[in-house]
Amino acid sequence: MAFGKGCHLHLIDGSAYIFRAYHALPPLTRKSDGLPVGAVAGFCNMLWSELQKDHGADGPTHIAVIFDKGSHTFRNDLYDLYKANRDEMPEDLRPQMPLTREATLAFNIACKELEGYEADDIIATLARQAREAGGRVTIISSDKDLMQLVGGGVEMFDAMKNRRIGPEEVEEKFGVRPERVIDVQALAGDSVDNIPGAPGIGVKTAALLINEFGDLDTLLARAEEIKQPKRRQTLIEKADQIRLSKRLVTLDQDTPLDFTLDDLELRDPEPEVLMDFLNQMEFRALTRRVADHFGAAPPPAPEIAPVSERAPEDAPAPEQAAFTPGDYVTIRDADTLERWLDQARARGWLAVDTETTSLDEMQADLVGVSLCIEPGQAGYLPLGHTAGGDDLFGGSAPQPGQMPMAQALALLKPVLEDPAILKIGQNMKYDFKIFARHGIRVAPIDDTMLLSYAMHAGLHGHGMDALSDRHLNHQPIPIKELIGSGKAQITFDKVEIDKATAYAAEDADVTLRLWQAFKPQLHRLRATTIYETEERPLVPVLADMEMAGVRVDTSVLARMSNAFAQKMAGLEDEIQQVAGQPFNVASPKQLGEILFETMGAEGGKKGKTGAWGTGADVLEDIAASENEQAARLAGLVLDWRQIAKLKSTYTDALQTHVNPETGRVHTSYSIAGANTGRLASTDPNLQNIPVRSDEGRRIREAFVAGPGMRLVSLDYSQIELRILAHVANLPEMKQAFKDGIDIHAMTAAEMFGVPVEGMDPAIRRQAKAINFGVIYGISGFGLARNLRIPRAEAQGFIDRYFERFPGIRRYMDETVNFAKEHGYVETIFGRRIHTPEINAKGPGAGFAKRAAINAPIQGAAADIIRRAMVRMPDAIADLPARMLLQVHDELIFEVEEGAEEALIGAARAVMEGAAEPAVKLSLPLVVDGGVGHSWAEAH
DNA sequence: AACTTCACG
DNA sequence: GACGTACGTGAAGTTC
Repeated sequence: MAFGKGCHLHLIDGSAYIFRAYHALPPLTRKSDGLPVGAVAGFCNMLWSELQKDHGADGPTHIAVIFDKGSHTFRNDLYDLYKANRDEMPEDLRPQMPLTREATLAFNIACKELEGYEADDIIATLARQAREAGGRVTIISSDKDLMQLVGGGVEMFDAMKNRRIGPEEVEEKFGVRPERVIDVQALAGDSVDNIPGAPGIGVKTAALLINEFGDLDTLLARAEEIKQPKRRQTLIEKADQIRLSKRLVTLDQDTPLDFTLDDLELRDPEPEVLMDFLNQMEFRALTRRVADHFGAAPPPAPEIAPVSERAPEDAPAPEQAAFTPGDYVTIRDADTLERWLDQARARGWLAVDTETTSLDEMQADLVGVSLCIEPGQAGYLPLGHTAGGDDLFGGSAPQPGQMPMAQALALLKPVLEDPAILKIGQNMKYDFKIFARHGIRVAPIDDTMLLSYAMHAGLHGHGMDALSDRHLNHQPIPIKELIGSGKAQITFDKVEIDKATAYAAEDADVTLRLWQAFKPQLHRLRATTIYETEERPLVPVLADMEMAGVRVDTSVLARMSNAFAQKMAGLEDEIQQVAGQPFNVASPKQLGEILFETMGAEGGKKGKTGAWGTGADVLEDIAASENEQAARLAGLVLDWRQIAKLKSTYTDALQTHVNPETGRVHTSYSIAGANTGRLASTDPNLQNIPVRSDEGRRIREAFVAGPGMRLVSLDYSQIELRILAHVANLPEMKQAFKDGIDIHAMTAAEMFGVPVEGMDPAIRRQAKAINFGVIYGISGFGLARNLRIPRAEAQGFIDRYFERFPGIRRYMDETVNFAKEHGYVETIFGRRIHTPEINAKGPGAGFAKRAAINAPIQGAAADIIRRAMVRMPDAIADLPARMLLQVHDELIFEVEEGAEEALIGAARAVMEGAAEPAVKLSLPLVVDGGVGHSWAEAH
């Protein structure tokens, strides 16, 4: 078919994709000979899913993958420093480049490159030709250098983010229409490609100038009219450099191609050729998928040496059988269930999953259990399915063909508690709690979510759907298909058993397959220790804490809510009066308009959505400003906001979270939520109960001990700074911690040469801000904003700090370099946190850098408290006490009156010694404690 | 569902 | 030498 109107050309930016795949994926080698093939694997997976994608009527009629060729292009002739600061290609990526060409051809897709031109130029030329022929173009890439091509039937698609990039998205990024993108790039330059641009001018300023003057030529011609003297001078003096930059960023739409659009027509792959190539690469899962697709038998796998002769890195990927929902069975009687359980006994493992009526494990009723022992062989045991229609009494009849719950649980119990049978689940804490409420303590367990977290924290989420899609290339039935969503959502017990079987059995099947894929990878990614000491054993510990819950006195909360409501009403009246009009005080949009437009407050800034920012820091500035009316309004709104927050998020909401059966609040901790190893608390979040303000702190008075009990709070003192002193080897700081000296005062003394005794509190406060700033990957800007001092002064503090504590600099540099080289950072306990954005260009790199600096410190603190929590139940087993809550560096216990000191002694010992024996810290960990009837007293 | 704001360590 | 800037979370309310 000749390319013309109605045709749709897909152009894949091959080189860019390979780099991203290389950095995003863990290193993978071919089993038989160790050839690095990770980027090739990512590339093939991408091509295959691209070809499988259902575009409807909008699919490609023509397709090509475009590569860079050689490193010398016409741009180097224009400017010899072009891309001069590019790093060498990584050692293990180099041999993969030719393989990706081979891969493209194996998929029967045109593969094009041209000496002396970049892939971008070829793409530009083809896009122009296609456009002129009346066709449409999708460029599969997220490279901003290609954005100049967007428009007139050409758009881009970011395959990683699954996001289409049209003229609006381009304008969002560059601030100008696609036609003017090159003008902005010419001015802003590009540090990654080493394009000089105009010094001191970034994208924002460039867009401003271009929008004002129309285009670059006009701007340069009329540069004298620019008001800002510095900018004007730059544009006049650097005009040549800017023109050169424009030539460098402008893509060549007339590259001499030795082929035409017609040659790029979409063709089906030749099954044998493709499978042969994939098989040679030893991509077994993908080979199998492709074979399934063509209904062909996969070629025999190449010979692989037996396990004993292989290096541990070369563990084989598990054999991947197709998903066959038809094979799932519904378990309706005791004999069938027994046969499944016998299989589990024979195997020594069993994947389990529970289906219930709610996401809240404390309220959920068990509806069914799914089991899986072999990939593809899964069963569903329905126990609590009811017929759709409710009867007069609100109950409903059970659906037929279900075993009695008690009988089924009696059969399951010995297997679920059998120490010789491993129970495998995804997010097992959930199922553990469901079974625990039926008198079954599931053990031992393995958890695919936690396996993924231990190996791949920072790379992606660890929910089952994401893992299945990533590792099995399989999309499980969405729960919404069964229970709907929104108001019409039904509970799982109302789902028809046949449908429930297809869904639930699949979940167990997916879990088992994930487990088989993950388990052998665990040790080669050096994640076994973390998984075995900090993730797996934490499941029952957290489950018990969550089930214990914490007593909350709702009458205290209700009183506070009432008082807050009155105060808010009064403030609202006053606010409307000052504003001179009624408006919604809770609307930042309306408030911003009144403050900055009606009242003319100064110093307002609009966010990316065009709304005025009205955060607390902005309002505080206005409240202290000369504009009396605005100052008064801002002050009132600050007061109102504080109370509104306390009321809606805490005093109101907490009351609704009290469980009617237990009279207590049961939070849920996510173990794999935070990348650094921290826990997160949800429904409700009990890790952000107010404490910093006096008014807020009173909410903690509502968290109380049961009758005859006390609350005990134990928290690590300055744990992150201690870890920093240890890992960055800061002798002065270590000594101060050993001597028990006030660390912030010591810092101030070191930096400003004043004695610790009689320290000015203001100076100490500044030193404290710097100490915290360091942990966050300090910057002059950030510190200046935090302390509200000029930026130069803040930078001076930082310079002096680095001078006094040279280990800090070293730590920061080494950590960032490590992240760049490996794609992850590590805590002293071996927890790996991936930093996929660390080598990205643009502002993301700054974020990634600071995150990389912070992660080993925050992560090590998280490791330490996890280790303490895992040991705690045994350490306090003989005491009438239990652990209730964790707040990052604090543990809260409930203990019988009289046993407080015994508990504090035992728990403190566990916490202070939690790093050992894995790590011997070069300074002590110190734990402070408190006791009281309420959390307010204990803290 | 995205954005803004604000509570915690 | 310029980018844009403190790290990690979850929840509530408004707006689209």
